[in-house]
Amino acid sequence: MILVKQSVLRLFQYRDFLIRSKKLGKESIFSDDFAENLGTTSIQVRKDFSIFGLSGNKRAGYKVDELLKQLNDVLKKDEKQKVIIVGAGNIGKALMKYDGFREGGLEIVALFDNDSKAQNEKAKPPVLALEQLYGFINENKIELGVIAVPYHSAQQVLDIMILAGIKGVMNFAPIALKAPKNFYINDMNLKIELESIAYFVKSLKKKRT
Amino acid sequence: MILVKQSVLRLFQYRDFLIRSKKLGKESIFSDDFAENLGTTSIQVRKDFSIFGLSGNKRAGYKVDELLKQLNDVLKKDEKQKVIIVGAGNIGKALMKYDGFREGGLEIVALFDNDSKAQNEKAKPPVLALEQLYGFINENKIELGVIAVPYHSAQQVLDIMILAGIKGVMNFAPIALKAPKNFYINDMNLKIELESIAYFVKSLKKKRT
DNA sequence: TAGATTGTTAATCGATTAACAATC
DNA sequence: TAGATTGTTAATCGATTAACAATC
Repeated sequence: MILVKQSVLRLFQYRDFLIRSKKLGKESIFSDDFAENLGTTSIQVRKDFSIFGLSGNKRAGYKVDELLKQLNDVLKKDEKQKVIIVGAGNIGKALMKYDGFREGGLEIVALFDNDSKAQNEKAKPPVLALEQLYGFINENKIELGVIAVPYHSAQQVLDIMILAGIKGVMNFAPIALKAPKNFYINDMNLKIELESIAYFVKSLKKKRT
Repeated sequence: MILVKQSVLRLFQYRDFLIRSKKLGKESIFSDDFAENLGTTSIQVRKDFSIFGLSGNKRAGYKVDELLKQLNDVLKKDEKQKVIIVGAGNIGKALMKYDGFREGGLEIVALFDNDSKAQNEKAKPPVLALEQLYGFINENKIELGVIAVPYHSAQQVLDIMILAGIKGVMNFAPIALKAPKNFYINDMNLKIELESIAYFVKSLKKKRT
């Protein structure tokens, strides 16, 4: 198993496409269909499958039900995963309401914020005080978190999360967080992503003149 | 200029770090400082600079003011860029309020939504009807957009944006959008990113047992 | 001068793409 | 059988890392 990271991301997308296709009553799908849906090539689709030992039928593509079962297995989509969000600002609250997570089996069980006005223990996912962060993670054995706090408190928050037992985070704070080797961080730097789009758009324009 | 995409993203991060350092009164910075801040190596920092012709002083690092000027030039950070957001749901509204964009010189000038309850022409960035999308882009010569609509309407919305003159988008809809070659799309698939974190966390756990 | 740092060229690594073999 | 499709091995490409030369 050599190339992995990118392939895994695509496997999740193949899975989503499979689920949607199943709803439409499709029973089998070709590598070309996956490729078209994802904007990639059928070669890459089959390569990805091959890496993870997923196989189809020559001349007949992939059986939807069968592949879905295999994919769920490979992607470890077994039980629901509990997730907490630290920071109940714009981003944090938007993610709380984001349907995609629920669909992906990711359940947001609590938010945390040190602004007492934002706190609400009775809310559907409760918004708790930061002091409760460590205890909550520990008691509920949470392994996944989202960091949606300003950059100056992000590292501090992460340190608590790590101590309490979190194993991986999605980080929206625009800062490179420090964590142990076996801890997984996925940086989502919205500002820089949009700035870079602006940059590449300007570059494209220049090229044509 | 061979490697570019990743380097550009880092250049924007170097710039942010420079701005923060300047505020702290720093006058010069070493490649090691950049590396530490970004979680990369000084070799990569210097390589990135070298690609874009940015130079420092042997033994004395980089002068903050000087490098910042050069970086702004390279990254084309001249005038403010106007941005529109299509979709005034959770994500769309959160992005509207996101400070990072403003700091990066990206001004959100309007949102669009086909839900009349969400619309509000008088709001600070107005929330307009989808029917106004084409005209608004066209009249205001907008080049940058954010797609934050459900996946089933994303392609339709993009088609209008392209026709009206948008040149690049940040896409939050979980679908591979079709666009001409010289159009720039940056996909932000939150669901898949978080799912993949869950996956890698589970993988790490398995490895240790 | 010696040491620390920048800057560039070469080597390696990881991911994608191409070529082609297998087979239904 | 011929054609379409899967699946794997090899080649290429792009990005990172290492080696080292330059110099303040």
